[in-house]
Amino acid sequence: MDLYAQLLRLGPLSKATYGALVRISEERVLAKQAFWSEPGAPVTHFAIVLEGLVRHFYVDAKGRESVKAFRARGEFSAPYAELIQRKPSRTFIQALEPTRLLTFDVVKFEALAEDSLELQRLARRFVELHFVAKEQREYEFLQLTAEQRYRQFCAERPEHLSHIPQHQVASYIGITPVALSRIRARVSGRRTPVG
Amino acid sequence: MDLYAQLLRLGPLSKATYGALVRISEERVLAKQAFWSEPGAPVTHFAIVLEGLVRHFYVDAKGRESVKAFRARGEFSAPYAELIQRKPSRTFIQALEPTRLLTFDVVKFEALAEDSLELQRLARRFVELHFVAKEQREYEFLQLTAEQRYRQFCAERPEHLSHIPQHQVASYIGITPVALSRIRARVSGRRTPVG
DNA sequence: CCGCCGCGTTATCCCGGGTTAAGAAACGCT
DNA sequence: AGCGTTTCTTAACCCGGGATAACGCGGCGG
Repeated sequence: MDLYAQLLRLGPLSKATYGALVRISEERVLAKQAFWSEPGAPVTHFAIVLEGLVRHFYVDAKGRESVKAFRARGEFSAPYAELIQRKPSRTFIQALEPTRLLTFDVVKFEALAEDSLELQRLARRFVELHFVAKEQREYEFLQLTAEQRYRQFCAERPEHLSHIPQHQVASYIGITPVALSRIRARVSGRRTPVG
Repeated sequence: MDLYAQLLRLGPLSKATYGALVRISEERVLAKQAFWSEPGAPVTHFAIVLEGLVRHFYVDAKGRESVKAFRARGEFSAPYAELIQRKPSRTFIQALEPTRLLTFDVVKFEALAEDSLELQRLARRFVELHFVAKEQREYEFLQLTAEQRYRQFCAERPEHLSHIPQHQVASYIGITPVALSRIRARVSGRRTPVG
């Protein structure tokens, strides 16, 4: 996982600034099932997944989970909306596999970025892409059926299908495990359907 | 509508830079029902609503509309995701009332912002808040019923209720006009319910 | 003044998905 | 290996909301 190359795709970044970033980073290891964010906790760090897989989810008053995202190697992991709002976390982040994170202290990062044109540009580009992803998700909820959302998920993240329990996939696409099971039965029953 | 004060809420902004922004802006008037973005068109401008009301929506292959947002005085209006991706618009933006926009040429804005720390910071903060709003919407689709989403809409944007045709509200919360009508009948039938 | 059209409501019918429950298969732990 | 737990499936039942259609109302243009 070449972090430098990855950041460069967002915009120009000098080796010096990159070095400063690396210096404020810390590796953190999560056992399978371990949490690194829980509701109520202040958001002090964000992270890049170096290895493994995490899920981001809410739990409502009645104890129902809603999975917001799965994040694997090279992807961003944090209670991002809360970080932006400087509010305590409202989301759980849990490792689905043994995971290594590269974490960054938010305060240190902002101190670095404060007067850095290239880091502000990078950070801006970074949120922009996350905004686009959220809008894509809005689109899927507005215009696709549960079955279409499932097929989309399978198409886009095939590598996850084998690592994520099905009820969590169901939660991600906004239905119950039972409903997903029915959809799967339906889909596999149809031999090479039109879609 | 004090644009300067509004921008200041996002972060520091010198009068000089603000002046430069104003110089690249252009007012644009939309008649009721007029469009200022349509699918296929390149995204050359973004805008702030000075007066009036617009709606942002997609239309799918079968001609079904999905309303993404309503934007009134002081709010941002543009096919933002497409602008970020530098792709042609996929969304319609239509005036629901006679509307005045303050438009900004994207290329001119980026030229101004390119080397401006304060504009990069502002732009970053700006997307961040839009990201938070999208995540809120994701939350509503994941965890609220249609009725709860309707009540939420009523609570948050009461001023819009009288100006927006009901079928567009229905589309915004992700249901059909008929379903919204039923929900309204249900809701008004219950005298001061639990809440 | 009349006819049209867009909008909201209501009714009917149907389907997708929620809920609950029970059973089967896979996994982990001791 | 034995046991419990988690995961997935299937079935029965219910309900919210989609599709369609009929009706009423209000606005608007002729």
